[in-house]
Amino acid sequence: MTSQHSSGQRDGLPIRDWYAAAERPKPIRDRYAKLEKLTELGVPAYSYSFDPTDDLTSALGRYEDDSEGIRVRVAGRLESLRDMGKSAFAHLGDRSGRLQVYFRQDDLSELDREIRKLLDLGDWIGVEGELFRTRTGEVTIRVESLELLAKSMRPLPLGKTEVTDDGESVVHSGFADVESRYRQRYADLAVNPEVRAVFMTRARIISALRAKLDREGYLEVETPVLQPLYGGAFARPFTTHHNSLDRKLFLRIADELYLKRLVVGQLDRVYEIAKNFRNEGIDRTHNPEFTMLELYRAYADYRTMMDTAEELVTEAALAVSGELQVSYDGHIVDLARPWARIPFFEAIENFGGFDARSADTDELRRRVQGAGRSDAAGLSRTKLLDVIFSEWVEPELVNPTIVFDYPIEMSPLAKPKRGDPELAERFEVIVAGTELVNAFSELNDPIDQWERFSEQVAQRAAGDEEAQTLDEDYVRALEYGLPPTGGLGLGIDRLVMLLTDRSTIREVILYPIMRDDESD
RNA sequence: GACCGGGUAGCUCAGCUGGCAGAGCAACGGACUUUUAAUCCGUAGGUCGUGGGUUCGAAUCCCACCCCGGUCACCA
Repeated sequence: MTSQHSSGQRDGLPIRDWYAAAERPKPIRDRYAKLEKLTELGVPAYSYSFDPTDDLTSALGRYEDDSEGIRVRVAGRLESLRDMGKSAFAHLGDRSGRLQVYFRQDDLSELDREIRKLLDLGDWIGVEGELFRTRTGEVTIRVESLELLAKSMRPLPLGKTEVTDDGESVVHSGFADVESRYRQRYADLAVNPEVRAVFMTRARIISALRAKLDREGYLEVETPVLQPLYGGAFARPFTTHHNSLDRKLFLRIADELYLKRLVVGQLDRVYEIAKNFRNEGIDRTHNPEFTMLELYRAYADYRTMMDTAEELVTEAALAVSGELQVSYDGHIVDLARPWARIPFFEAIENFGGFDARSADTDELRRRVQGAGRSDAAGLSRTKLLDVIFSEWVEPELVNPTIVFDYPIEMSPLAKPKRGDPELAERFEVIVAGTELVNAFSELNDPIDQWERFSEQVAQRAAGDEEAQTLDEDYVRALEYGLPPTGGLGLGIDRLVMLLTDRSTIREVILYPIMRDDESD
């Protein structure tokens, strides 16, 4: 949408004429006419402040039966209006909920009557009056004074809310178009209370995790988003450029390497809740920018991290609903501890029915090809195992399952397993078919780390764009000495999806990425 | 990236065997001082995603493109 807006103009018109122009939808022209009328009356359409005594839900809660005369002063957005001439009922809405207000002509000043007639759905108003219960039983404010806080110049796509006999709210002809909802999230939030609820839950989850980690003595830190080298995960990065340094920079794909440097520096328990950026495809479980919790704890290994993972997720679930049984995508997921724990190769044996560890690469390839993957010929043993795991095992795991002891080639930042150096002390938590947590005993041997980085560099040279780069400064940090450390990454967006029963990541990200809107 | 579905009034949608572009809600005018999907009477509202083509005539058929969703592929 490109508009001409030089020197106070909009589409070549003085801005006031723009609102009144015939091309505007009628509701916008009407609202502008009301705005002018308000101005004539000397009523400011955009006020500066208001002091409510309560939010709408707590105002409602102050009413007790037979308790007439409770006076409240509240503010909110006009969500419905039933005008009966000399009186009118309306609902105000805010973050907490909605509350009915009753305008009675005889209760209002002459000016307030005029203002009331000029109200539109979507306007922000403040009212003051006493609570009472209507004939039909709804607690309502009898408005005695009215203040316009902000005029709405554009009709919100408000539906009509029907409250059925069993107390359910049904919205008729609401705002459902997915594309418009994401592009105009403000309208989505304004009109769909269940969308607001998702993001309030998201905030509760994050603060529960933060509170838990703070209690456990973890220090919250911030590490760079702009990095000269990227690392800590397998992914392609976004690149950018710093002008005055004249230097290429990457947006982080993970904060892992920076956090572990802090443990070297004796900040022995650290965490960060951070946006990561990965230059990859977009689908139901992937947004190019997403939020991840990473934490590192000195003297711990992956066994401790398994407990930590269980604690964090159950803590978050309890903060949301007080329950550990959550319904997700049509089935019940039981988050109660302890979670099932199963070694990686045993999981493949259980669900795939063969011993992948002793199978040679050709056999793995045959099996992957047999499952209809045409690209199997070009895949390395590591990638084949990855495919086998995600095709045969992940979809089967509904309740949280700790899958541990991954092949070491898949885990260049994890310590070799004690007594079995072909495996790494690494685990993932799979819930409802998707990966939620990734954790390991952190590799702290600088010599081993250098060799693992070197292998990654070789793979990169062989064409693997997602292989990691050799971060010499990180190895130097390890040379100073990283204590034995357990680390864990938890995908916040996916956790929110799980706990709010949303099947796409876009429903839990306020502003998911969209293509340019060139459809008009 | 491939295939499928979708884009029509401010919102939710119908119209798609080519023949004057429709409904409900919202809006506007009127009636109604305890309504609640308020009700009743009346009015107005559209580059049918964009561009091209076929046709006497295209929302409808054909081609290209844009955007959204789904499935698959890619990707932790």
